[in-house]
Amino acid sequence: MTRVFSASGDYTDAVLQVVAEIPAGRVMTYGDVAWVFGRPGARAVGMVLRYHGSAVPWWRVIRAGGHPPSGHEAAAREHYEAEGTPLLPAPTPAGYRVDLAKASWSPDRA
DNA sequence: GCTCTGACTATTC
DNA sequence: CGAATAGCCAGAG
Repeated sequence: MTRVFSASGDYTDAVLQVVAEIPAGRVMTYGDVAWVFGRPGARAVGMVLRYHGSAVPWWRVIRAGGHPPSGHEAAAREHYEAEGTPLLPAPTPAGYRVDLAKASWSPDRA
């Protein structure tokens, strides 16, 4: 594995690695990212992105219901529209939600 | 080395 | 459907 990410632990490296491998137009839920490297730490994944998200496409990592990270919904939407990520209208505060039925991605299918 | 916090998830009221 | 509660893991102080 190419440890191009300097992190405090292997967990951070794993998270950044998976997130960085997500192609444009595709998204993964925090649970899915954690599930990939066998560490069900959905919350920990978010923390890694909060501290090291500056180096990875954090907007491709969303919550289970297809909702973008709290406080970053507007910024995420700009990226989704720019990358052509399938979005769906939803009665959420952001007014939208990611179409997990089409945008759901897995490192196995690549 | 212990404690608090947090970009989460699932369940229940 | 929306708000509240509990459980979970890892990083920072």
